[in-house]
Amino acid sequence: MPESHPAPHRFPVTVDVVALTVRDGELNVLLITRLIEPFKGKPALPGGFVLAGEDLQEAAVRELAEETGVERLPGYLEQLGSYGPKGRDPRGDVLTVAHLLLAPDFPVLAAGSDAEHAAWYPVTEVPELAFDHARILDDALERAKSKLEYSPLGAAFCGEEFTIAQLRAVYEAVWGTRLDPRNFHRKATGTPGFLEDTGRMTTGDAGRPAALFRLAPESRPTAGHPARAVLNPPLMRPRNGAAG
Amino acid sequence: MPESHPAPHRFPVTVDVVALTVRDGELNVLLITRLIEPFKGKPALPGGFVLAGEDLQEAAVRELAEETGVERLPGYLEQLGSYGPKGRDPRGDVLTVAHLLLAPDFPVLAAGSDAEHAAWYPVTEVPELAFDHARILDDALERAKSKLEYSPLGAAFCGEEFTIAQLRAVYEAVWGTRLDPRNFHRKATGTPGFLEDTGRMTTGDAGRPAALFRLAPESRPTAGHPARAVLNPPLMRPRNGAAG
DNA sequence: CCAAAAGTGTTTTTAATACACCCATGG
DNA sequence: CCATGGGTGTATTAAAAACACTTTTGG
Repeated sequence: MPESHPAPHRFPVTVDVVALTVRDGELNVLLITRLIEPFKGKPALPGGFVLAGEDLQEAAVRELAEETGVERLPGYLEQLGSYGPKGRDPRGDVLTVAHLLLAPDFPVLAAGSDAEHAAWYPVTEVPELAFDHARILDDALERAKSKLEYSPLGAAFCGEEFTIAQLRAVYEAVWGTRLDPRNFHRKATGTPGFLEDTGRMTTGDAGRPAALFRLAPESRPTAGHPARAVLNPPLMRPRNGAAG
Repeated sequence: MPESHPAPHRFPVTVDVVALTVRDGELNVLLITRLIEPFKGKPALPGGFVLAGEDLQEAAVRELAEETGVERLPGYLEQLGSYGPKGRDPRGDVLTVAHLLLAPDFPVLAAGSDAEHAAWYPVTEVPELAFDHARILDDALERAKSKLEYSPLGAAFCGEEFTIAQLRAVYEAVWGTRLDPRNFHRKATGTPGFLEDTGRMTTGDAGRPAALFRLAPESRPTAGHPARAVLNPPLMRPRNGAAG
């Protein structure tokens, strides 16, 4: 930190959120349609300016709540990285701090209230985005993929309680691969500190009922400690080619 | 990004750099001593305000150059994360974007020019730091450790050419463990896309001369693509306890 | 009774670890 | 010729991948 005797330059700062969920076996991202210039009418990541006195994460939660109509945000939120400030907003230099939300499928306000209209898009069918949001989304997807390997955060896509098959569907959707149900079952239930059996079972579905699990206490992210437990050995994602 | 009709609040933004190197088998961090308030006389991470028209990485490189007297920065620089803006600077809300530099041991300007006095400190002997820099340093160390597992960036601590033993010393210093020289040698040389034999050998040291390697082209970080290649399978760091 | 999905056991293959041993130099 | 570190080969152990099979529900 500096001595710079002249007053330092001050930047407008925004937060943007890449909210991901799994619906129908596909990874989806939450996008809004911009109601004003610049990029009016274009889809973009939800977000907005950080207010005086606000912290970054606070601002991210507030903006997401405003733009989806959801007050109590589900899932797991972490910082992704900062972009700019140079040349990413036609209005001038704006620094943005991107965030990543991994959440169970939650309903967004169908028609826009005062805010912009938000909706889920499969990540394979994302239209052209405003600002540098395409790049931010790319970075977020890569981050999400590696998060699943080394942390218990795959469960952030599920509700409180879930079956191993539901959890596996998350991994398959995020990684875009198929996983052997039997090996995945063993790996997930056999990793110490990952899952906890609720004792309860599903009912009503086709086939044999499945046991319901929840995240083990030591794997639940708590305020201050983003994602505490580490999956070791990792739940390896199948790699296609060689390194490089 | 927002519609907010009132003008958005503007924040001073700083960059801070956690510059790490390995000297005498120990991981070291570069610290400056503050010449002005706040925290005058206290050690801190090098950094300073982002100027109008500057990008984050540009600002980080400039500040580091100013405070160390080194114009052409060696090593690998990446963004670590953003902190604040609330309550981390007594002068008011300042957002800081922390960066991580992994570099070969380079000499810093001994006595302060106009700038603050910079010096290397073993990470095991870091004094109390200004601002929230202790937390930033902790995050940087954790990031550096995991970087070494999954990316070829261990070599960023070495010069252009290095021996396997030098590379191993880096891993041992960063991870704080001992590694079997023979298994490490096989793993490092056997990982496709990691190292490239220069054909040249060391000479003058005790013992048998060692082959000199450099990073393979596909593993060298390029502008825009921070760290391209992935080490797969990873160069595993020995874990002590179980997960959790 | 059949289909569908859950869950367990077993074999095969691969990679990590441990460690014996030889190689090439400086003193 | 011996100490020092570089480099290779090999046995042992652990884990990942592949897949046969049993269990428990709904129709």
